[in-house]
Amino acid sequence: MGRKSLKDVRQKQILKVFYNLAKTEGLENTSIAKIAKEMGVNPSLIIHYFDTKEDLTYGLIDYILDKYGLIFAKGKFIALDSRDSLFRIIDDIFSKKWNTLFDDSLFYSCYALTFRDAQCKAMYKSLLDSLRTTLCSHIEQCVNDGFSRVKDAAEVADNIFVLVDGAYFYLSLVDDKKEYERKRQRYKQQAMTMLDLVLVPKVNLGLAAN
Amino acid sequence: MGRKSLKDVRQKQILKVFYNLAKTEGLENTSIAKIAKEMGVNPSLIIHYFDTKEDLTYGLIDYILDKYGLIFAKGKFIALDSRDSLFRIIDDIFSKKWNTLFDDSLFYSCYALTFRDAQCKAMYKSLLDSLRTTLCSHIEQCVNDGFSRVKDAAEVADNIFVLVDGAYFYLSLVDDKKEYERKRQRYKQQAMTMLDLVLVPKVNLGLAAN
Amino acid sequence: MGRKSLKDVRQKQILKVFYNLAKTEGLENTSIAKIAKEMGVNPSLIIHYFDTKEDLTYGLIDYILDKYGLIFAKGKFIALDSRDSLFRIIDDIFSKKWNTLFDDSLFYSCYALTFRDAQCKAMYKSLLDSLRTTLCSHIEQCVNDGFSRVKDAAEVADNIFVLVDGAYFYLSLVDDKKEYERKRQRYKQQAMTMLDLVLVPKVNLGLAAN
Amino acid sequence: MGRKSLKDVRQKQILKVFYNLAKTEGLENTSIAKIAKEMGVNPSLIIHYFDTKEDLTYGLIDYILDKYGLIFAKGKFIALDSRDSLFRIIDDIFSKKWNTLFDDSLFYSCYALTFRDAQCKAMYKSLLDSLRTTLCSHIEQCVNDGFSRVKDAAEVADNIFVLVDGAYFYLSLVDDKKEYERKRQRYKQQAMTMLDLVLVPKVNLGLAAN
DNA sequence: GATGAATGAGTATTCATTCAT
DNA sequence: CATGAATGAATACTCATTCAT
Repeated sequence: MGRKSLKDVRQKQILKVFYNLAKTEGLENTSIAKIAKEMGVNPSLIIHYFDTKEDLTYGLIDYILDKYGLIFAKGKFIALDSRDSLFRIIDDIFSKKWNTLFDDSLFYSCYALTFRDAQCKAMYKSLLDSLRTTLCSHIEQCVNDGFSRVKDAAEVADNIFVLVDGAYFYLSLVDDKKEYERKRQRYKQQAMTMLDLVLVPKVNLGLAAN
Repeated sequence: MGRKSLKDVRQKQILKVFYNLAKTEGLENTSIAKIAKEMGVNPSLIIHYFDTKEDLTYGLIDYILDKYGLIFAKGKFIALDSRDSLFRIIDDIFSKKWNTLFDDSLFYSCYALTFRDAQCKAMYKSLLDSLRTTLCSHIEQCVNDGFSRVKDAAEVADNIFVLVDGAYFYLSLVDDKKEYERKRQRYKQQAMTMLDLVLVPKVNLGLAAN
Repeated sequence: MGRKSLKDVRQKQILKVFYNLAKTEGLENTSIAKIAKEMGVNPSLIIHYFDTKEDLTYGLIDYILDKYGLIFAKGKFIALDSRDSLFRIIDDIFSKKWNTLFDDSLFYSCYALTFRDAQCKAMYKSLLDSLRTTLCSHIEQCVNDGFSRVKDAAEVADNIFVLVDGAYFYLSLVDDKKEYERKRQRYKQQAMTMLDLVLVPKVNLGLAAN
Repeated sequence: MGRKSLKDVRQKQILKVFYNLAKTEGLENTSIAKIAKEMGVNPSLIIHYFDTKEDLTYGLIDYILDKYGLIFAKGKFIALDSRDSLFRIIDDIFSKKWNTLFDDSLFYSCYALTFRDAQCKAMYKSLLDSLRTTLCSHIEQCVNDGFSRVKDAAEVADNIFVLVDGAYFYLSLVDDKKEYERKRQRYKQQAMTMLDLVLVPKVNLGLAAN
């Protein structure tokens, strides 16, 4: 009874536009009116779907963190053994793809919000923790399968993400492409070292090579 | 160099108020009007000293980065040998003091600006590079003095700051005090390990103990 | 005469919620959306039952004036002789009950509308006239029964309501409870005097005593 | 130092426009934007002079109550003896002039606010009390001069204003000019009666005749 | 009978800024 | 040096209302 709800669909549409605008113009410069204009729609419609600007922002954070979490997307590791999965993960994390898939600018803008917004903080913490635990279980699997000699998988996972976060924090400032590339490779190599992998002669997929 | 003009004094006053307001209310919520009100002064006066809001923001970034750079403040290491200086640095970097001295919230808010503002980016890059090179020369001194076996001082300095940045990025989200403390200590320990110090029996000042 | 349609029931529900909201938040601050929210219902539904906001407001005025008119509610005077009826009326008019039964705030808010809305004005005029004529006939009955020596009943009725309206207009502003009570009693006494009652020894119900 | 303040002048200008708009369109329908448009000025300028809409409304109430209080304007009674002054007052109160000088519609609209706004209530109470006490002292003067036999001047003053308020409350609803006029005269006559004046043969100014 | 989509005009208020004094 | 006048565009959000389902 009543009209069919478009809520889910519309909300995603709105968030997508919000995301794209904020990516280019900055989070703070992206107003409800601008989103509406971009959509060719009335501003009140956006309020209709997200009661307040705050809600809209939470929606965006969800949207961003979802993207961020895609490194461990299901189905990615089908048909890969535990070692190749780990290769793949390290590969993805340090690839340019990941860096363009989601937007660093927005990621840090929202991150800055965590200092004043408990809910936002919780969302970020939750994601970062989840990334660590997922990586941890991948490492543990490798240890079980005899591919890695790591003793404290949790600690290594944590260290790797500290490395990743610290690395990108600095890399984002590097304009020189060669310097960027050199550093990226170095950080990636450090991550590999941390995994303390056993060299078993095996045809690998070459994933960790680039 | 003569006495400071009123302009310099006033500008610093304004930046200080700007900084304090932005710290508690957020960078985006801190307007010229609010700063003026807090100072009991007319908004036009602020524009009088900083032609535009943009200039004011650059001023703030300077102000923030200056604070950030205080880890290597001159005079800090007088009467310390190279090893104790290094201890002191690691100590300071991983101390709570540093974390309260300057404000993480603002630091990241401005960092987010770097993605859209080249000048801002350059300022950040310059600071981060300077931190690395300064640490690097401290390490080199230690190597020269036989306190450290580090081979590539520059790389180690870089690694340490990657660790620091990555560590605080995550720690800022940790509310649990014990967890925070445990992690902080671990990251600090890792930094120490990276320095590959030679154990020379010597009365140290206990600085690195806490 | 047959069962009430859902329309009537729904309309009354809506008006009741409207009334209650407007009582606490003010007539101007009470929107269709707020009423709907309070009812847990869709705003369109309210427009479905009252075509426009204007109609809804007329409905509210009806609702309010109905309450106001309850002083002369049928059945109230059953088993009372004409004098006791009059006592009862004066009693009720100057009682706190009446003042809490319906809401002065809303009454005046809507009254203010009368200056720009002819229909609204007509509704108020009609009520106030009806109150006067009803009181008038009660007085006439008293005169006929020898309880009152009033000559021009209509004029006295008018005077009494002028007194009532003027009295409450001022009393509404009085916060001090004692002052309020004292004045209320005095105004009531004046109304009694206006009725020029004949003192016939008779057991009265004490209604006019408080 | 600084620019000459126009605050007082501008505020009055704004209030005048506010008053005139509200008179014709209703208090609730008069927005800051409309006032600004009418003045050919930017809405923010109005906020510049009155920080909030609330302040603006308080300003309006002041403006209205000031007008209302003009019945006892200084200088009005120069060269009049106490009895003629009293005549003059009664005359003015019940004249059409007074009723057109200030606007009943707005007066009641703001009065309705008193129920939800303590400050507004206080302002109204203060005015009404002041009217009563001023009339009271006029009456006392008459008593001292032998023109009136009134015993409790304060009570009479109160009664007269209750009569005035109640009268106009009802008269505002009366469209028929003749009925209006007849009632007005009657109420005025009642007020005169309340003053219990001594008939001293004296050339009066004929003020109380119309 | 009721919901939800959508609109368009409206609200008060804030913003950075310019200019006159 | 500093104030205050004034602007114009922008902000998030609310409003009553229409229409499709």
